[in-house]
Amino acid sequence: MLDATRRDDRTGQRTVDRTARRTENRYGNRPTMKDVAARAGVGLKTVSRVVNAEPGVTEDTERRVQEAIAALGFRRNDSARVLRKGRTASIGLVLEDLADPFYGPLSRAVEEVARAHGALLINGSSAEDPEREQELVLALCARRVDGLVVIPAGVDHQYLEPEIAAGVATVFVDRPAGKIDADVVLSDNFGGARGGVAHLIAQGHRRIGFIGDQPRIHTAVERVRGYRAAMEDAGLAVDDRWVSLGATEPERVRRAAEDMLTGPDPVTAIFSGNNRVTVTVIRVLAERERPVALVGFDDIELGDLLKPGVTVVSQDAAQLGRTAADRLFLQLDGAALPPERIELTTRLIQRGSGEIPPSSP
Amino acid sequence: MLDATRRDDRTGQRTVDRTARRTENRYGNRPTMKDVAARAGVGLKTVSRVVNAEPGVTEDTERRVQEAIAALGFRRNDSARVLRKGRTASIGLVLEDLADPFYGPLSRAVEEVARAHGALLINGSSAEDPEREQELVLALCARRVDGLVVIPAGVDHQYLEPEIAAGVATVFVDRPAGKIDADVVLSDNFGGARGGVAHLIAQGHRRIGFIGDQPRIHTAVERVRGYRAAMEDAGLAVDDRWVSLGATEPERVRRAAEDMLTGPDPVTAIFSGNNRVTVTVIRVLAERERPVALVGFDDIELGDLLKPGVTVVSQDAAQLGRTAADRLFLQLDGAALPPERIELTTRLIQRGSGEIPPSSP
DNA sequence: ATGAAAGCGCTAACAG
DNA sequence: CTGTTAGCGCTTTCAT
Repeated sequence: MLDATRRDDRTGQRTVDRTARRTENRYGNRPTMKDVAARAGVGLKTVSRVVNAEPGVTEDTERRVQEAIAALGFRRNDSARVLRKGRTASIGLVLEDLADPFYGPLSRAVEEVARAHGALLINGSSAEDPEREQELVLALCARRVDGLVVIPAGVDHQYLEPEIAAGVATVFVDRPAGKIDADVVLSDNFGGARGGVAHLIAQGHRRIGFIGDQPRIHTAVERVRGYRAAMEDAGLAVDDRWVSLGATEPERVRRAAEDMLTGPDPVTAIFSGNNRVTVTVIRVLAERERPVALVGFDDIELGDLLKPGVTVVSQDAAQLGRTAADRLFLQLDGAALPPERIELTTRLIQRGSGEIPPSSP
Repeated sequence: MLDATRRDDRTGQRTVDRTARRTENRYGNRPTMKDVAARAGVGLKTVSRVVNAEPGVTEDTERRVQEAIAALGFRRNDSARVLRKGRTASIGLVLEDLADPFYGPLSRAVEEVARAHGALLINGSSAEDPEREQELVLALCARRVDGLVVIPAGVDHQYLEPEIAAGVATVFVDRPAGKIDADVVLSDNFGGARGGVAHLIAQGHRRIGFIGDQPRIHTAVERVRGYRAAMEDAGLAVDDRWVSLGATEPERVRRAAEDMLTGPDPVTAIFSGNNRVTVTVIRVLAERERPVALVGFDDIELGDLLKPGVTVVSQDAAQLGRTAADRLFLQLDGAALPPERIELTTRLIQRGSGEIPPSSP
């Protein structure tokens, strides 16, 4: 790498212009503070003072140093700085998949908080794989991020204990951590689902289906629990064929929906457990003649423009991220807070699909 | 920070259990290779060998070192490693806004390529602010990322010249760089827009509006150019009132759409310049009685389920990211490639809204 | 106001 | 197979 540049340096020995001469080192031949100091005719520490805007440098010296910096194209090496200072001014965010419209806004919100605290955000996708989650988290710890926001894929986070003990601030979001005591910021998944299902019951539905994510995911479990609670509150029995938990792949969701919509005692309404599921269920229902009611967990874009509009239990992804990040920096700012569980409320948004009355089979 | 832990260390002097004793240092008191070496009764370099899975260590020694590592909760400090090795095994991605559904998949695609190369991805949002873009890029350079994928917000990237000369691999995506010669991966914005507008013309439309992003954004300019080319190809004049470039805020887009839909010579079709614009235009059209045709640049989720379905010129965000990242690692793997411009084709997807015939005013 | 020396934790280069 | 030494580029400490 960079051979071309090096060759230039060697051939045209006096090309002090674009590729100013300098000692050979790694990083593709970058000037260091030492180089700047030599060029400006000052001590190393003086350069450091200028670069970090520390006091105690005459205007004249400062100017000479700045000139040398510009001429050489110097840029401070933060790796060295971090090694000395012990703080990286960066935090990590491990989530499931940045391509999911739920996580984009969450990540952006965390980034904004980090930015306000002068920190950079490094985020990684676990792809819902516990091993990959751990791998990512530990890689971030090796880079000595100051703090960590984690949307857990796995259920056991004991591997984080030494890191937390060593001072890595940690907050879990969206799902609680497993086997470890730590801050966690959640939506009220149970209450939200319960309310959504109760809404369907209030419309007169008695046979209601639930299609959700895999049962090893906390939110899926909480939401199905909310569904069962609402049914029980209303004195309604739940047929096993009405409940389906599993991967959110369109094929599986489609099959699950079609199964509960046919045969004896078909459901007249469906509660879908997250945005991915909702999208597929909408497609299935659009193909059918008899109207079926639908309430989905998570809002979806353009949900208001479909016919009928999609009634949803909405959670605020950005607020989730913001709250977690705020909490993280509270920890980083030295507050010795006992681990806390923060729960954000959800909101039922009626748009039509959830207000469809039951139709006789 | 970490006072609690420290106090534990000092009080219970022999708590060799969870918080094993060790020398005081920064990073919230983390053990170093030296500590591990001392505990295992071996030399520092042997620990390094074990940690990096280098050959030349007996099974027995390795076991002892591993035990010490586990007992102390040692984790290699990558800052020090980077300082020594000169490579950070990380790349940076600067984009506009991670919360935009266009950039999520792009970022995820870059991440996957990085991961395949053993690198971590750090991404930052410029919020379409040139200053913030530069700030972010330079922060990433200070952290010595090996490479940079940039979706430019600004139009002048000369500030990157010293960095690139110093060996930071760089690829621009979605928009070309300004005043600097570098790799760039683009969609065929001109051709895509031209094709989309030609499609509307083929349906019989003669008065077609264009609503796009701000004219300082390259893609916006290219797409409006494509629009004008298609109109000219068909020998159609373009009324100034039919073309609107500006912020993608719903309010502005709504006003623009309503303006060109009313008054004398109202448009019978609209070409919307990106996903944000499309969403708002859909809302405006949904409120109107007379059907108006619509083709949008960028695909949008659930666009097929709306009535009518939304006809779009689709570009593949993930493919854009993948191509750019591949190119970046090609550079990093030492290929001395001359800067190239790679253009990806777009695809017209007919779903109904673009096939609406013109209606008489 | 300025600088020299020490050292952060690690790896490269060389001994043994 | 194993250990010792030097030094990556910076900040800290302490002289001057």
